Amino acid sequence: MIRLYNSLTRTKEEFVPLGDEVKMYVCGVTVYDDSHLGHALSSIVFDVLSRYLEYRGYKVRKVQNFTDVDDKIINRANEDDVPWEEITEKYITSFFESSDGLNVRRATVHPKATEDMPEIIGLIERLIDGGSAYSNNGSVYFRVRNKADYGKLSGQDIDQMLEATRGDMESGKEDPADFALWKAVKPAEPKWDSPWGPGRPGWHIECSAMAFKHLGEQIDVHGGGLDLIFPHHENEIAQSESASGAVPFSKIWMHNGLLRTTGATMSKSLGNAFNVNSALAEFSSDAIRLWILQSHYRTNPLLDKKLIDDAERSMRRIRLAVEVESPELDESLDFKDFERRFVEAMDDDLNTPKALAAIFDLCRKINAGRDEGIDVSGATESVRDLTKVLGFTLVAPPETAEGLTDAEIDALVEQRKLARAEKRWGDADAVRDQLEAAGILISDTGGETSWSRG
RNA sequence: GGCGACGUGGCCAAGUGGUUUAAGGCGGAGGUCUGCAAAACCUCUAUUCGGCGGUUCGAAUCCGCCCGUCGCCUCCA
Repeated sequence: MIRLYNSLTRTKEEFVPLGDEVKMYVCGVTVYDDSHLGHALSSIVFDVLSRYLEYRGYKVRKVQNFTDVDDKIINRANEDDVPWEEITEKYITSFFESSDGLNVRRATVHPKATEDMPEIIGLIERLIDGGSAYSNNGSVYFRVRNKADYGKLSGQDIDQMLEATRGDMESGKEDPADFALWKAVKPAEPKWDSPWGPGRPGWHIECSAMAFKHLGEQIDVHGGGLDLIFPHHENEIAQSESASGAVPFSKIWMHNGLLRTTGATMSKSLGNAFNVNSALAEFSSDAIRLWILQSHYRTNPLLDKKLIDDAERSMRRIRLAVEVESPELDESLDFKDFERRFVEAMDDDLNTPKALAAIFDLCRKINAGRDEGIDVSGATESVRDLTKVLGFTLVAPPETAEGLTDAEIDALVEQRKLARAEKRWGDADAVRDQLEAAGILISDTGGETSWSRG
């Protein structure tokens, strides 16, 4: 039985999908810049969720949107002095590059707000017809006070929130708490025709419209970062439930924690590694995923290069254990217990740190089993299966070339071999030092000498 | 002011009433291997869970107070 923490009820609940296919919506990114590791965290968490659900036999239909019309995009386009479509196209490409690099599987559908404009407008019309929204001067607003349980996700009270509200109240609203569904066009901004005149959708409505279109009016899981709870998800709930009458809009609301840094010094030293593509140039996707999955998804993982480095070393343990070869014998390593532990941990609100502990323990058993000469092939296969659920590739990170060609290295290794054979240790060590200086590691195992870059 | 999260070994991080005198990873120490190393593997590495009280036969786990860190309150994964 899979149990997941529902932000809406603030408890772990048994996961029971509405239909044969799990309907999952994950808030994607606003495409005005490269993805950073915070986006990676969210992508990875929900990638693991979908992988695990499939591992447990569910069919999953996952939708992750692109917000491709938004103030930040318009600002960016103005700054760079290019059409806004160029910005969104560029960063959608960048997003997929990052996701692919992190071994995050593509969602079933990646809709864009601009491509679902008829659905967005249709949904707004429904809300107006139902009395939940009103138009004024070419804009449309959602009537928050019309929804009795508004604030149920964030636990906020409208009036208390308004007290703390900063900034000016947009003119045209009946109530300061109301939010825009449709924004009347302003000069030099993208616009679409609508029954209320040219304009563009507000931020929240697109997700409701796209979820309705691509999944249906009631879904199983809605995910995103903790920072989206208010106002974004609160408003999505208000719109969706007011329009469809289907309550709750999503059975389970899942929110991943946000990255934490150790302070100003830290983020400075991180430099551009905060950007996913830069991080991928420095670390393997496996290391980045392990660094993230070693914390529970609802906590706030510490962003620290050292920790990703540690994860890189940890991954090696798994990678090497999986490569252990063994004879096929009657006596084989029993790995079922470890798989059971893995499943138990994952069933409990995706407890990946605990699931990983089972995998690491199994790896140790594999190594010990190899030394004892028992058959570990089933166990290594099991590690492959389980790590796949977590999205690990188990591919060694690309080794950095350091100027020397393979032939040159081979020649030096040969020199050293000769020196060693003649017990000229000083000469042999000198060659080894030379190679190490060039980033080549030498290893004498079982009478054989091998080398590797990095 | 409101809503909420968190404080576990040198670092990261599970565990939320007894099977835990606290998983797992990194680091460290010892060992195997080696000419010596490196790498790899094996073993060990918190009688203790921010502080002080309380509830209980029993608490890291529940309650109260205190100290500290952090997120959100209409830009945000």
